Amino acid sequence: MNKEKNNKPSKELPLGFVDRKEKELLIRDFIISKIKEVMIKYGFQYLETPSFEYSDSIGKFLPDKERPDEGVFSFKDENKWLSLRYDLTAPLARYVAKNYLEIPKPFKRYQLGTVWRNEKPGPGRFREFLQFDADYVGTKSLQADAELCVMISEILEKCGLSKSEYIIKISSRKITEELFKKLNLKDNQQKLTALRALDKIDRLGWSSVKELLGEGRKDKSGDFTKGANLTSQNIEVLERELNKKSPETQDLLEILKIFKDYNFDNFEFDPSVIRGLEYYTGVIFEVNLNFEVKNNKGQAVQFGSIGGGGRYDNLINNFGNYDAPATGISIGLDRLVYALMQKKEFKLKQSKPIVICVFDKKSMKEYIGLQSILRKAGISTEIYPGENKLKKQMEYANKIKSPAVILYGENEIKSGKPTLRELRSGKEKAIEIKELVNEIKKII
RNA sequence: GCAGCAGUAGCUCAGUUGGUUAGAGCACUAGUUUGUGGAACUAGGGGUCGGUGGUUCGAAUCCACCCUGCUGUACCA
Repeated sequence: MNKEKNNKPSKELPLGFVDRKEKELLIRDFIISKIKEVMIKYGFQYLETPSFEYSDSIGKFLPDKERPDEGVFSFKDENKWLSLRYDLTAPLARYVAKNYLEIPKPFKRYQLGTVWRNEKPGPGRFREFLQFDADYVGTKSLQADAELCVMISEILEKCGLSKSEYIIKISSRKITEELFKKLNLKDNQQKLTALRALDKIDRLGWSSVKELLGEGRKDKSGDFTKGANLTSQNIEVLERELNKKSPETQDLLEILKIFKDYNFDNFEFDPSVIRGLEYYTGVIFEVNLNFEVKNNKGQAVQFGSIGGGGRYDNLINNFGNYDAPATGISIGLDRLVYALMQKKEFKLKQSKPIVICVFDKKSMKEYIGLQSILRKAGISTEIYPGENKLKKQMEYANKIKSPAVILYGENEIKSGKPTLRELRSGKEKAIEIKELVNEIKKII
């Protein structure tokens, strides 16, 4: 505010962008370490692609408007549009097409990376976030799809979730595909609207979804959404068919069998799982958390899934004639962290530094001596940055949650025994330098 | 994008039917005789009351438009 008047730069962040603090980052690092561990065990290759791609390489539609399709951040560079990637699947497809002759087939890769979406943010949902993707390219075998599900649940459990706290929901695009054929729906737009409506069963329930399949629906705020305009008979058929409790399509029957061989049972067949993306062609899955997530005001909030994926046998073909059926999964890491932070107490070693107080600049040599002894022992240590009163130095140590300060003033230097003051209890005692490391290890 | 609600210090808010130099708590800074934090006490900094225009002798308070945030909804290739 008043930017022009006082001419100061804004300290506000752009909508949907956030500063991430240490606690969150440590949990994220922990999750990433688990992911890598599991990925190596499952034999996936690690890949990184750039943040920017040519807009036409990562979108199905070429940007022919003033700006490339809404939803991405783009700019024009020497007459070519560049976009920040909005997911990791599109860059993978581009990568496979570009390196088709060299890569092994099938090609298994995993990737961690920031993606950007120019959309409205929500709780735990930002415009810049970290995604984890694992994909199998070049095989139609449903064993690949099954393994992705098994693998993702292993990761979640390694992150501390129990079986009852998450579930993999599974379905297939073939179900709706066959249904639409049966109902003789031809209009692509109508089919798409219907799919999107069906995708909301979880959140809105059947009665609202039926409105969306028909003429439309008015939401709580009074806003009206146009529907797919299906006939009421067709809506009835959809509801009946999609309420079936057991799968009938070939692919699902097969993957269920594979799950059994894996001894994997933390999944649930749910024909209402649709997933918005158009490019899916077969089995689809979604990772859902079974506990309530709250926003920073403590209100429970619609959180949705933390990730999902499925089979996309035609996507890579967009780049040319490649025989590259594929299946993949992606997890929104920041969303997972957001949820996990509420659910779990993480005992993360934050190892805040021991602070060596500065009494007199002239004794800097002694301070540095102590500091290097401690650092050599692997103990996080710092000499108080500055020359303030002791009181200020103590306040500083307290603020950064240092476990202890070392007082090494005139008296201590004379006796050769620094005073170690533990900050939690306030206890302090004089300690021989050679005992210092051991004493400190007791309290951190 | 659409809809509902909201916008007063860094944070959480109070501010009576429009009336003089706009308040509190927390946080922050300095101090309480200077080698000691998390408690207490004292003092202090910080807001043109989201913006612009209007009504009025007078507006944080009323009106219009805009901006921003929250929630829902849509979109999310």
